[in-house]
Amino acid sequence: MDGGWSFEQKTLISELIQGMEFAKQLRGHLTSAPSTEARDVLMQGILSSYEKALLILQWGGPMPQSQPVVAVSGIPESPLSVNGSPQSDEFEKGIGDHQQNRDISKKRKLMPKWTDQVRISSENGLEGPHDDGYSWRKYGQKDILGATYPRSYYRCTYRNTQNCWATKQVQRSDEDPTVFEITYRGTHTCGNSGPSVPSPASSEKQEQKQINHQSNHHQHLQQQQSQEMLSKFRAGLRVDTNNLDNNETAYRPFSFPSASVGLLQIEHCNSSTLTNVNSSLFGSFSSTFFSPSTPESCYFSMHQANDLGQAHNMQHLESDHTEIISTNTSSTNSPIMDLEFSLDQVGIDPNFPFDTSFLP
DNA sequence: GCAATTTGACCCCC
DNA sequence: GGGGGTCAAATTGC
Repeated sequence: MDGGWSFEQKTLISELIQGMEFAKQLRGHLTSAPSTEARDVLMQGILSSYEKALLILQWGGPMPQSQPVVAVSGIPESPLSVNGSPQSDEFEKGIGDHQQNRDISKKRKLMPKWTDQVRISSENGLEGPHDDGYSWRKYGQKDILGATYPRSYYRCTYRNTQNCWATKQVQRSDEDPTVFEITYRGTHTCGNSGPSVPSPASSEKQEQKQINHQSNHHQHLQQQQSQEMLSKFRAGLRVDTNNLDNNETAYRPFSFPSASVGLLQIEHCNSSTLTNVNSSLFGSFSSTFFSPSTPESCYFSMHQANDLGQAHNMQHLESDHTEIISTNTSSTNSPIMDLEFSLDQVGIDPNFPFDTSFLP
């Protein structure tokens, strides 16, 4: 029925095909020079598809039945649970116990962490800087030393109900108030939503409101500057993103020619699985990321700051983690070593710059 | 009434 | 000891 394809493989193929379709459409758009919004949508689709595909490759490691979960993600909060049992009994029962809390704290430190820099776009204005499609609940806010704007802390709404320990921190950039630095920690294990399923009640919109409100109190001048920029946005101007490349970290520029704004910086990654990701994979795909539910154009490049100092390239999209993890949960073997399928078989244009050198 | 947000306090780590 | 992160009671909004 499925020709022997695993679920991951089919998903991967589907994502690649979809990405290719988007690319073809984009090519047509580029030649006919339509609106930039259409391009953005297409680009977003392309990158989303590749992102998912890559993560399938990346996260599609051996299942817990065959290998420790640690090798899958290094994310203790994975619903797979450390011992692979379907329930995290200890985890839930132990809340409140000091030792358990300490363990949780340690585990949190081991969570993969990456930063997504999102710029407010002309389309979105102040309404929503970055709706990643997940349902977040704000649980704290802090004034950070040396930072103009406070940092907001979010966790997954389904933390208690589905033991989803994904969190994120949102902080408005001092240098550019139109840029939000969103630091994700952990991956979604709830599977309740994802980038492709925009959350209608995004808490970030409220956070945006709040941040804007706070900016009124914090820095009047900066706010003026921000509003000035926003008014420019609204006037149809796009902020030149070239200066984003001048960030303290060396970013690899995104190779898609028409992409414009956005950054994703992976700051920390402890997952041992990531070492399996061949850098050539990303070299060929370029380091691209679009938050699929973020219509604003955004381009990102990737920076690796691994504790081990190794060149572990990785692309993260929490939603995709959710997908991958849930996928892994329902499967027994990783597809990653069985990717010897023909691209022609799935209709992928051989001319498309798809480097398969990473495949075994 | 319920869910989300706010905010002061607490905890942990450097 | 201080800063960052989280908790949880109070508050707010729907």
